[in-house]
Amino acid sequence: MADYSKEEIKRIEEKWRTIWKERDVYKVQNNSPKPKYYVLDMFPYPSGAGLHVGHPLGYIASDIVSRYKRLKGFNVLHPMGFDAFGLPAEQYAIDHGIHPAVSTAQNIENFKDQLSKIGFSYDWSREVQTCDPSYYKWTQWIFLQIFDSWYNRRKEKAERIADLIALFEKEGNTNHPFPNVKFLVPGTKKETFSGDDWKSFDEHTRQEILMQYRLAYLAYTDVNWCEALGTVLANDEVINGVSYRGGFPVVKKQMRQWSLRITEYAERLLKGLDEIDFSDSMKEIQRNWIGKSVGAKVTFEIQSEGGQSSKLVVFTTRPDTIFGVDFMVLAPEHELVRSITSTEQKEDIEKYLRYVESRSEIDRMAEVKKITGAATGAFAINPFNGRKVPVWISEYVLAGYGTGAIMGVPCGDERDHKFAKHFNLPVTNIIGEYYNGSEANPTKEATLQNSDFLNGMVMHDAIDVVISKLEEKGIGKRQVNYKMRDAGWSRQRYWGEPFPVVYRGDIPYAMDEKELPLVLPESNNFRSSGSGEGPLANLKEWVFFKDGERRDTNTMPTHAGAAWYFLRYMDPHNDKAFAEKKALDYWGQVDVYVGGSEHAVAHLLYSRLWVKILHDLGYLNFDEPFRKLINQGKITGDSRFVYRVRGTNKFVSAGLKDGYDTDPLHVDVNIVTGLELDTQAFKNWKPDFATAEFILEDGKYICGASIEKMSKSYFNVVNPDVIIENYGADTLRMYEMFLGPLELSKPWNTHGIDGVYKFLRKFWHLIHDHQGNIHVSDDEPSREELKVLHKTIKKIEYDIEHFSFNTSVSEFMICCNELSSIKCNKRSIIEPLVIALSPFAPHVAEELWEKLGHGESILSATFPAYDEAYLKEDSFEYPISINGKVRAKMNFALDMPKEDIEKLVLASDAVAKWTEGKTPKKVIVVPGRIVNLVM
RNA sequence: GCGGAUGUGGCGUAAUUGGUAGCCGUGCCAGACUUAGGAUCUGGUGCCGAAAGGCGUGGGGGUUCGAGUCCCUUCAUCCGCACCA
Repeated sequence: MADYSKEEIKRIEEKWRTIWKERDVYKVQNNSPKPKYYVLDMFPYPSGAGLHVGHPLGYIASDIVSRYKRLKGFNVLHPMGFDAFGLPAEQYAIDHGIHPAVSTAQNIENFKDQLSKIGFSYDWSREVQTCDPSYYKWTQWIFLQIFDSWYNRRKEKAERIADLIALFEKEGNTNHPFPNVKFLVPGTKKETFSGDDWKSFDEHTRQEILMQYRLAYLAYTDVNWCEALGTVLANDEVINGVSYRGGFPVVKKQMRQWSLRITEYAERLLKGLDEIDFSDSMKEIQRNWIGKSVGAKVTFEIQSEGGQSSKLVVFTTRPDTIFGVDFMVLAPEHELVRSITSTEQKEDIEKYLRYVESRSEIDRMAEVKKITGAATGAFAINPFNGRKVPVWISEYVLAGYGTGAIMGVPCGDERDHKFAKHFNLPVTNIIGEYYNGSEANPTKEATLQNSDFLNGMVMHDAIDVVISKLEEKGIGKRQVNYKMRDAGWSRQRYWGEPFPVVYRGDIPYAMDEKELPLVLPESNNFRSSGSGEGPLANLKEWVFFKDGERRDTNTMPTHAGAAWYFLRYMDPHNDKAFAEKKALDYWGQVDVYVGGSEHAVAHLLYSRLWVKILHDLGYLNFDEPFRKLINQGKITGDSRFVYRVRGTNKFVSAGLKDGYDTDPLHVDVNIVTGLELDTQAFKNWKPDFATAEFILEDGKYICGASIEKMSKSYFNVVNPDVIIENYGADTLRMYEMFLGPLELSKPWNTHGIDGVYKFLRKFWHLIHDHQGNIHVSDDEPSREELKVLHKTIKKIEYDIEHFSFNTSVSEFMICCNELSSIKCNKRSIIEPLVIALSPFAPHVAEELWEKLGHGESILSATFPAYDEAYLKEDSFEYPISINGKVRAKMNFALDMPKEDIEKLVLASDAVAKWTEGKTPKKVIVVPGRIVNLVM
């Protein structure tokens, strides 16, 4: 009766899912004598489309790890939740009139339903949803802690604003200059103030100054404003300067918004990468994003027509090339542009500024290589040799990076060189033969020439010499720059966390902790108000809730909820704190974090930032959230096409399509076997195709194929429910792992799933007889059987520890084949293997475990230990290679001395045949590996 | 352009980390059983060759007794960044 059939699988899986749920077996306690282990999945955004086979890939891997670690005696935290705020739900509400809260709740139910069928060992009692007020209360609370902090550069850590005020009262800001260099004390032209000054400032001035230091601060920043849609767009909704939806033009618009001062943490975010186990590419992407460059700020005197002197500060990473400066270039937006322009050049400059103004983001991006610019008529004086060089403006210099001004060194910088050639500026060669006259050479290896006191010095050595000289002369200093900008934290959206602040005048004050959460008000109007403010601005009574006070009409980005959710899992129901200190200390860092590489920058950086801030403020005893990160590859779709002859309802097979004028159409992959279309199913697929006719080749309709992302609109989505229906969750789990290395992207291909299914059935039959009864032997196992067992356990353990799940599945198959062929059904062999299999195929493992007579769930079993003693061979068959080619094989004891092996090999007839009696020049004996003769 | 990764049979992949390349699975070929089925079992299967043998890890070069693995170079594909001074 009980074969491992479709019906039996369904029965087993349903049975165990029910039992697991009833007995609450995955519930985890925050205290245990066992060591802790924290396995985390990136929690999903519950989209309406549901799961496809690509989604569970990482979840299956992390589930295997957590089940394995549990069997290994760890107290494992393995939670799941939902990143439930976000744009699609809001867009869906606008399009379909369904409130985001409603559609999100539905989608979450749907996700949980699908997830539950795959047999994950999540502790659902710890589920978090970022849109739940009891959760976002703490998102808001953490935001307020960040608002109440500043970065003490001297101590390289965040401190409370109260500490800063105490400092100001005592000594002003002389030791802690404004992080933003352009800010001046209100009402003055000064960058510093004294303790007495501070005491004389009014409340407004004080708050304005404090705002310059806060780690969460308000400032005027650009938003992507789309006039046609009447809304503000997120950066990823803007593709090449036009809106993702509709392709409408997008312009920059200044608005007063929240930002997080992540730039203060640039160095620590960079250094932290050395301590954590992320892939090289992931670390590189983050380093790249932070974009550290070390160089110098150099001050040049400007001589302009009026005669009044001004100073121009440039940033350069190559101060060693200072004698190669042939011109200066300012960003068109640079503040000096208008004041230094000569009367003669005024027209040119104004014309150029108008041109720049007229250029949209798209133009600028599309024509990066186009060289434009205008001369100001002013000159800059090289501080070292007094040389006068012209000052130009050009859009290739960005206002937002460095000082918005550069020194042009055409012989060493490609862009400067092109600029010089285009405008016929002279090129001073300071690198001798390294410069060929037609192309710049950015080398650091050249020996400097025409460079005054640097002559004869190699460039990379000269860099420090110049910086010292600059500092000595007081005309420059060492400077580190970062590409990373502060993180914009306001979204003009409804479906997110409201900012827990109250404005009095234009100053925001933190809400009292006791008033949190500031609940997102009910609304049915999700369109942004015309002014560019978010939808909350429509709710006048909520915004202006009290005389003289007003709320923020923006909400936080989804990154906010996701920046700390891994902490909430540790103590998810706490209403006194975001998590109890004891729980935070107990669980600590996430040991393994599994998720997609698309979150390389935003999510991972913000999480790292929040953890660092919470660490600095004393809430956490660790300052990196994730000890190890695994990026599962994407599973792509394998699309199929049919070719419709244009203007007809005839479809031509792929091999014959060249003879026709055709349009390719995506066809549902579920009605194609390999490349062959099920023509009847195709006719039934859509009414339009009911009357389809086919032009066949060899009696078959062959489809075209292409690898694309899995998407409903490509009809290449494979739903895990369908696989589970046909093969069961255990086969799905093992097959997804078997598909290839976890971190590699690969197309989904259902071919081959039979192999995994056959394995499970074979394994099942190891201990079932033909009638389906359990048939195990309690006899002592043979040495051969023990060897198979221990070898397998050893490899499986190694593979899981190294996240190499594809090879562990292979290992199970090999083991099963070997046991089948020696007809082994010994209990002492099978039982450990069932335990080892349980992380991969938990349902069938539980069933077998029970059938083997165990009352307790397999979850409380212990992962078997292997014994090297069974793996040791006493002899080894040595390949004998002669000049690199294996010519013979000989068996020797493993502990035989090298000399004896050498003697025996040389004396053997099989070897003599190849050596032709000559003595080899050299004999290499590697114990347990190979014997190599060099003739 | 810069940075990161990948490249092995018809296909997905493996290789004790420098030691017999191709494990496992699919696919294909042959056979067995059979109530002919997209079931099950057994054997074969990198390429050339009748065989002996030769050739083979994108291409070229190098180090080594020995290279898929290390070094140099080159090509192809994917991903990230992209006027960042």
